[in-house]
Amino acid sequence: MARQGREPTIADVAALAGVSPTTVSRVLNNRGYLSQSTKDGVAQAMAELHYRPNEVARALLGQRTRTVGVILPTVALPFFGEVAVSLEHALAERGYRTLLCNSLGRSEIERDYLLQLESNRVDGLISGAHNDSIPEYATTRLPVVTIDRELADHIPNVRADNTTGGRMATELLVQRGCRRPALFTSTSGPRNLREAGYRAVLAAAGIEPTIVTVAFGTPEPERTRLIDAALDRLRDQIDGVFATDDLTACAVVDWARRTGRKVPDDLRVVGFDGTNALRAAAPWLTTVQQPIRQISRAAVEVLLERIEAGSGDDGRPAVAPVEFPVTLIEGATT
Amino acid sequence: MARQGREPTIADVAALAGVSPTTVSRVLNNRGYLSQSTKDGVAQAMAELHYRPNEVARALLGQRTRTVGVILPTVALPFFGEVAVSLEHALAERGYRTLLCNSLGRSEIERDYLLQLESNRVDGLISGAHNDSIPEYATTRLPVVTIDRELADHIPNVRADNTTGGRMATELLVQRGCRRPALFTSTSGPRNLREAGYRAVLAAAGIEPTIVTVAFGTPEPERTRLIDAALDRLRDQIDGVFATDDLTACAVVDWARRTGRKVPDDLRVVGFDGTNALRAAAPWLTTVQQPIRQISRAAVEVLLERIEAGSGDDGRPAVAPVEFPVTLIEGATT
DNA sequence: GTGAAAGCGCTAACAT
DNA sequence: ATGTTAGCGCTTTCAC
Repeated sequence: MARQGREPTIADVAALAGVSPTTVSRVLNNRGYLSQSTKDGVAQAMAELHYRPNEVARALLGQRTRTVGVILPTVALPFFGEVAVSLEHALAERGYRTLLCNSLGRSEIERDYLLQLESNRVDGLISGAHNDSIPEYATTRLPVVTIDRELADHIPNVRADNTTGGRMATELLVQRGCRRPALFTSTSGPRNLREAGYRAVLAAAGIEPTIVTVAFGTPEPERTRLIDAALDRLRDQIDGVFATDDLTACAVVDWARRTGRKVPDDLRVVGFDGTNALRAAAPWLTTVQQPIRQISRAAVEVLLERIEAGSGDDGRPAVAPVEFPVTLIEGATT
Repeated sequence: MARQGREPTIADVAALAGVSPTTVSRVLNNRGYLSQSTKDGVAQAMAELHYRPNEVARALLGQRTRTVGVILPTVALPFFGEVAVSLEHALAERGYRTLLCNSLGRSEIERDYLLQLESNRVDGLISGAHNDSIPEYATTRLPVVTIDRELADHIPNVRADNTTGGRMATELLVQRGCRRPALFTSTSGPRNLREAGYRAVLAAAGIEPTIVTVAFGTPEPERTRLIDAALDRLRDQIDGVFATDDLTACAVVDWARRTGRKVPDDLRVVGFDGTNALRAAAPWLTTVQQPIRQISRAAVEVLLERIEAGSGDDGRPAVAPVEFPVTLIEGATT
């Protein structure tokens, strides 16, 4: 009746098989010379006890947890949901577990998660958070890779070719006859490369930009309200919209529907992201599709390379961002 | 120059503060009697070294990891994405971390994840996987709670009131004049409670059911093709569709658009789930909204209760499912 | 009020 | 081909 509930340890297996714990460990890791009979006996004892090696003990000894922290704004948004799935699979394939953190685009939350992940001794960190950076990233000893976010010169960043994406979307609108295409985005500024693409095309065409921002993470009834208000205000001054995410593009199309405008005749709309969920929900939407799978796999590759290299202080040299090409998918809104 | 790269341990802090490791541990856990000067000195040493307690060591000693495994088909689908976020937050609030596993609705993958989670000594498991059950759930010593999935009598299940949801959707279609509403779902059978609601309403109205199934996890081009084919085949025999998820409902609406049918006049459509993402992408869709937040919080409550009770073998008594009410959101498709 | 010693489950080094 | 010993970082007795 002893050790009720307790998980069996290597010692229990050893006792049952009549060998030493070391031998069991050897069987487990397939290391050194073992006689077939020993292997069999140990394997049988393991099966009998339903033994599962304790990864916590292994992690303590080995100084690595084979666990990676993933910080994203929220996997409730299809884009980040797909990123999370791709990351998790790429990591699992390489034997790593995924600790998921949803920061909701709030710096304080991200900070707490970062500290916790350090305490949990994750081997590395992939961050796709969408808020201002936090100072802790400068001092962390963890290997970090970001997705679509420049954190610091020495932190690798993997992303879609946003500039070209912004260009393609805007060019399409202009080609289709738009004389005043507006940009709807979350944060406007020099670091917004989709905006840079938009501005470049408009500058070449001699058109004034019209930019509307709706802060990332604005809760839902409010978010639609802001989009509607901007459209009501600009209704006679714009004839097209490039939205830097598909959800916003859909909100624009719905505003047109509710106010009796025809898309694309009265208003042309292009979105961004092209997730499977949105392709299914709104197959009619013209959008710029990000290669999420490629981005995620590359992020994992780069991170594991750094982890397995020991992430040694290489003087923290600057690294260039890795960009992957986007795809324009033309639907019925242009 | 020693211990370059190594994380500082409690011993390093102790040495710097000129006390014993035990004392540092006491400060850390705020246990026993400490003089204020000792506390301050230790706190300062910790800050100086940027010390973070090693949760791996704590877990090994304490026999609990404060980590919960979450198995879902894929957080790329908005419903499961929202579930994941709600679960993760509810868990974080109670001091638990979330190990995310996306099973893609495949039993073998789910099995592998379950074994891994056992090895990682998670304290419990929340499963919302959407495939046949696997035998390992019968033998696991882990506390388990499921979301929208009956695994076994003794495993608690939390879910939306699917039967009523199915009823509400079908009743609405009938009220609006549908004489032959079809059901589009992933797995038909007695365990599909949304289908049960649909059948109950049709039986009362003396209408024959029309059921189309598209297997969960069918990859995208194929999925749309199957839906289109079914609709082409049934086009003259049905005048409404209740789809048990919003993405399928959108595919139905898009088929109508492409084939020149008017929704709702020629075809009425009701979906299911009502996630924020789909409310944003398709605000015009009539749907039955699941209370995801409530479901997730309840699942976490039930799980932590079991974890903190020690999950002792209480003879594994049967537990009734916990159900939360759904909300009908009428849009422009009915 | 503080410290020394033992041990959580595992594996690497060093025997034999 | 297998066993013994020590220790990963922490907390928990038990001393003083």
